[in-house]
Parts: sequence; structure tokens; C-alpha cells
Amino acid sequence: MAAQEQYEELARQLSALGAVKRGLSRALPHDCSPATAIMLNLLKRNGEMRMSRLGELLAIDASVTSRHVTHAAEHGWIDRQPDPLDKRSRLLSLTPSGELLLEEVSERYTHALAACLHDWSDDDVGHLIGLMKRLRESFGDCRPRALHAGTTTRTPV
Amino acid sequence: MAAQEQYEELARQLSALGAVKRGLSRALPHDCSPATAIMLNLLKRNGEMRMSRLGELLAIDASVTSRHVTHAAEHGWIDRQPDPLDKRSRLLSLTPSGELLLEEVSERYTHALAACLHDWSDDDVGHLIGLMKRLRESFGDCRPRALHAGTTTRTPV
DNA sequence: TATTGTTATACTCTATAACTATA
DNA sequence: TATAGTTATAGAGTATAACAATA
Repeated sequence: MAAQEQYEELARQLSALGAVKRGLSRALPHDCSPATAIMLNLLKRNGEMRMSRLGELLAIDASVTSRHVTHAAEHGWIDRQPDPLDKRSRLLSLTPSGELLLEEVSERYTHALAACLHDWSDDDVGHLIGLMKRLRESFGDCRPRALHAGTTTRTPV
Repeated sequence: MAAQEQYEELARQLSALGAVKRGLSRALPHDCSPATAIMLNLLKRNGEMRMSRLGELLAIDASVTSRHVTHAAEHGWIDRQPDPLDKRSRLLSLTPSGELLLEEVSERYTHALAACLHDWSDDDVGHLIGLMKRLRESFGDCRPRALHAGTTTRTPV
């Protein structure tokens, strides 16, 4: 349990972090949004997955996932194959062109962040990432929909 | 200096944190946006200030600050007085009605966060806040506009 | 009946640029 | 000429609700 002032400060920092996110997105290629970059990264690291799983990892609604994926598919970065086990589903995977873009993105991100975070140690960054992850988990457990709707981020019916 | 994978993970967590921010905003009264809540908090803690200063603390453009403040002023939460020292400026302060709202907001925030973060220690939360602050500062120093435009967040001319 | 993914629509937050009134 | 604030417009990101196809 923490003090009340801390809670308010946490809410404030959470909002102000938007500026960092926006700044980082300026390092990306023109037609590649931050959402696209993260999708490609998730597909690279976790391999083939379904729409619903991707939306869950991105913590956004299924409708938004659909739009982002469509955008990436139209650019040829993501491939959508029908799932042989469930004809309603689609299996997403990275295309070679998507891999190329991801490499470009990684390079740019690394360059931008290395410039800003030159005085951060490996441990500092790791610590921050760990705490952010934990915050998301703590918060996710509280979302009412998560309690009975399983793992999806879908709009409740 | 940190490893490349860390940078990408940092970018990902930064984006995914949006869900936490949105979840938190559901705890607020209907006509009070997160931006409004934070503005009131800043005015409470830092006292009377000008538009430009507020925009700087919120890390948003002057145009956006103007809109948020107008919204709050129309609801009677913020008072805008002409600055006697500079007729172009306006001095912002919390009204009694704004203080009341802020109390309500604090209570709700505390309630919501206490429920989610019951297993976080005071130190955990403090640590996270500190790292987020530092991230903002490290990143702020890199924004090209910040290098020559002083402290403002204003759109460069 | 329930679930997967899609689409149409609307909402929030933001930046850019052009403007005014002061300095 | 430069600065403080305002407004109009546009863009990115998101959620909600209604829908089709499948389970």
C-alpha cells in the first residue's frame, strides 16, 4: 500500500509519458506507426498467432487490432492465413518484407534511444521495464471484463 | 547504455501503458477528463501559474493547453485572471469548486489504485514514479526544439 | 447460442498553422 | 520582431455497436 500523493503522482507521470511515446514515434519510417512497429516485433518474437492473441498482447480492442493488421497486410508486412483448425480465425505471420522493415525500425529505435538514454545503465532500463510490466499486470487483474471474459480485450457484448 | 532488445521492449511497454491510463480514467467523474484532473492537481500543488507553464508541466502544445483550460474554466473549476505584469498572459488558479472536484478525484483515484496496487509497497510505487520521471527528463533533453527553444512545448514557428 | 474477425461511427487527445494583442 | 494565448483544421489512436461466418 502506498500513500495518496503517490497515486496522484503516478497518474500524472502516466499521462506525461505520452510525450515520450510521441517523440519516439518520430524516429519511425513515415508509413510505419508505433502500433505497426510493435505488432511486427511481437510477431517476430512470438511467432505465428491469431488476431485475438495479438490484440491481447497489444492491450487494445479486437476492432482496433483488425484495423492495424489490415494496414500492415496492405503494405505487405504481415501475412494472414486461414486457420485450418478454426475457419473463423486467421493466423498472422511476418513476411520477408516485414522482417526487413522491422530491422530498419530496430535500428532507428536503438539509435534514438541510445542518444537519449546514454546515461542509463542496463539495470536502470531493465528495472523500469520490469516495473511497467508489473503495473500493467496489476492493473489488468482489476479490469472487470478480465475477471470473467478470460484473456481477450474484446468489447463486452 | 543498454542492449537493443531492451530498447524495443521499452517502446512496447510504453505503448501498452496506454491501457492502464485509459482504465484509470474510467474512475473519474463523467465530465472530468484525465487531463483536467492533472491540471487541477498541478494548480493545487504549484499554485497560480501561466498557461505556458502549465503546458510545459503537462508536456503538451500551447494550443492543447488552451483547449483543456477553456474546458475547465467553462465548468468553473479554473479561474483565469489577466497578469498585471504582462497583459498577454493569463494567471490560472483553482476555484473553490475546482478544489471540491479535485478532492472527489483524489478519492476516486486512491480507491481505484489501492484496489489494483494492494500488493505494491510504498517503495515500489516511488521507484516506478522516479524512473518514469527520469525517462521523461532524459527524453526531454533530446527533443530538438528543447535545445534552442528553452522550456516551452510550443510548436516551433 | 457463443465466438472470431470486420466494418461503420464517434470520441479523445494531440499537433500544425494562421491569427490577435501585447511586448 | 518576438512572444502569449486562441482558434480552425487535421491526424492518430481508441472504443462501441452491429454484422457475417463459423463453432
